[in-house]
Amino acid sequence: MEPQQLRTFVTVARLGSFSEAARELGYTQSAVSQQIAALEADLGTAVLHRRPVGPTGAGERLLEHAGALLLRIDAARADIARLAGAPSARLTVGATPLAVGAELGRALAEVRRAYPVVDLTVRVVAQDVLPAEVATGAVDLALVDGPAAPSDPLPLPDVGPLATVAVAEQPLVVALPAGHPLAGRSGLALADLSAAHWLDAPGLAPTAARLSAATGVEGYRPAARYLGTDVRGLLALVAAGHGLALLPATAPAGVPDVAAVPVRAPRLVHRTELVHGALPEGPAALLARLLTGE
Amino acid sequence: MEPQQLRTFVTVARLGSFSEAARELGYTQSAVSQQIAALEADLGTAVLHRRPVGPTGAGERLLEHAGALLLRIDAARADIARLAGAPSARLTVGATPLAVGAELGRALAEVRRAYPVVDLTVRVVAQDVLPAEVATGAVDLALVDGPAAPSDPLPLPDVGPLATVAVAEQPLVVALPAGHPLAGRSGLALADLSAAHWLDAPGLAPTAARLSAATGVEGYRPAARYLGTDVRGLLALVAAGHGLALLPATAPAGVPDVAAVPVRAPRLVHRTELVHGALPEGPAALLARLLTGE
DNA sequence: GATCATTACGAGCCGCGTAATCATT
DNA sequence: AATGATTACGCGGCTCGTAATGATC
Repeated sequence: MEPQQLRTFVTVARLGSFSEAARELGYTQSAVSQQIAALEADLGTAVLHRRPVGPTGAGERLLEHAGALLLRIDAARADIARLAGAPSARLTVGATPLAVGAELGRALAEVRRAYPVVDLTVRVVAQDVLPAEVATGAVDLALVDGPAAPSDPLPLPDVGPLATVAVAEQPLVVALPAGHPLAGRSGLALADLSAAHWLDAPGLAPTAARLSAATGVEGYRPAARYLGTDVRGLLALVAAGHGLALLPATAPAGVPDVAAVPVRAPRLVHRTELVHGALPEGPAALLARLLTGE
Repeated sequence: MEPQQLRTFVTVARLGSFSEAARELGYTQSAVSQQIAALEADLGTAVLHRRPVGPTGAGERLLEHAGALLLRIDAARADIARLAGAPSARLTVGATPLAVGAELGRALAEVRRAYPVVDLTVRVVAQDVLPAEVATGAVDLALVDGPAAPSDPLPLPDVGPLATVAVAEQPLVVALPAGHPLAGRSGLALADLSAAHWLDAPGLAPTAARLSAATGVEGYRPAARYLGTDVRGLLALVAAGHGLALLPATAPAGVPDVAAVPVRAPRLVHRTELVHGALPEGPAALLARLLTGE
């Protein structure tokens, strides 16, 4: 089970074709066919069926393992490179849309003051891939957020030895249209809203599935899905009555036609964590210190 | 970065010797030396220093990745083999010491009734390695337990696509000597005991570190460590006043000289989860159904 | 019959073992 | 001096590409 074979396997599975995988990987058809044959001989089972080309049952399973494995290999490479390489004058910060706020802005300004020539990039992506981005070195550090029990760490995928530090916790609120019967409340229990329509915005806040896991309450089936990463768009849908959204208190603050009611039960907060690997002294380490308060 | 190189690397690091690693792996010294050289050339850094032989900084880091990587490779192999192989008449159940109880006994009796000739083994090991045992097929399924917020999943290491189902939740109690001032209480808050002496029993209940993470409260520094896996031994130490222990309610029930007071705050329960991979029809699948109540 | 996967075969490379060399205690 | 890691070198096997074959739509 060589990494190269796995890489070829996932490519074939993704593209559904030996030939196209060969093209993408710079092999001949023949080489791809032989790699898959060797992999199957090694495992003693077919992992792909042909015509049409697709993963078998065992192949589906192998895909999950292979993805994690290849990611981890990249992560290990990046980790070592970080330790051995010269301190770079590049700083790439990963963050979820909701994690980009005033604190990060201020901290980055300070970094700029200390390292005037640093090549600064902020990369906004969804929560679930951020740990992988940190592990593989695509970003130096990342701000990840999501709902969690107070003082509970966020459940992040395990892609390597990463440090996570809490940097902020703010109340979690339900965003609802201004005219909603509950809009005037000073607080509410999520259980009261089990029959409500929810907007699922996987690019912004954790998906309903993860929320259910965090709260232990079933039944947050979303009425609609919002695939953007802009909070204002989501809040416009909320205002229009398409459904409710669970957000950190700062997100809907001051938006017209949207009311925000703190969640009282279950006890949840919106937590922001800093995720990073080894940080050699430089702008990245400074930013980490600034964000965590030394 | 071939898996073989990593396996050789971790062996050398563990044994602190190229020659001994060669003996253990069935290579010559030379081959081991060349594999390490190739690995270091690939990574562009030394991962071992020689005389004495030991991991460098980058090597330490690589060790963490390599361990997870090799484990996952074994897990993938075992996973595939399970799917492809013939249904076995062997059933190996993994469990933590505290998870072996009446329910498991009854369920196993029923399995025996349905499969009279099954080769049945119960393997009791510490929590933290159980998921790996399941992933690599050392056990077919496992009962893992530990403290958690109500309805919260246990934080288990991610070693592959494993299914986890809650099978039981019981109150968490503080075990304290009968004469202890708090022994008569009907409930207490852990915060009240922050200054107490704790017994850390990593083989039985999660370590203090994990408990701190679960509760968000710092300062559960253990006064003593108990390395056995027998609850009665631990409770004897509690009775003798060496410290307190956090256990599920059933563990200290009826033990003389030990009082058990339920934990009221933070809201924690002792949760037992069934962990398993793909379960082809057979005794393992039956046991899983019995434990989860269909 | 065209597309695409498999098989046959030869060439090059890689990784191992043997054996000699070098370094450290 | 002896133990143990590295280097030199040749052999065997593995994997690739080319090319022919086979299968499926």
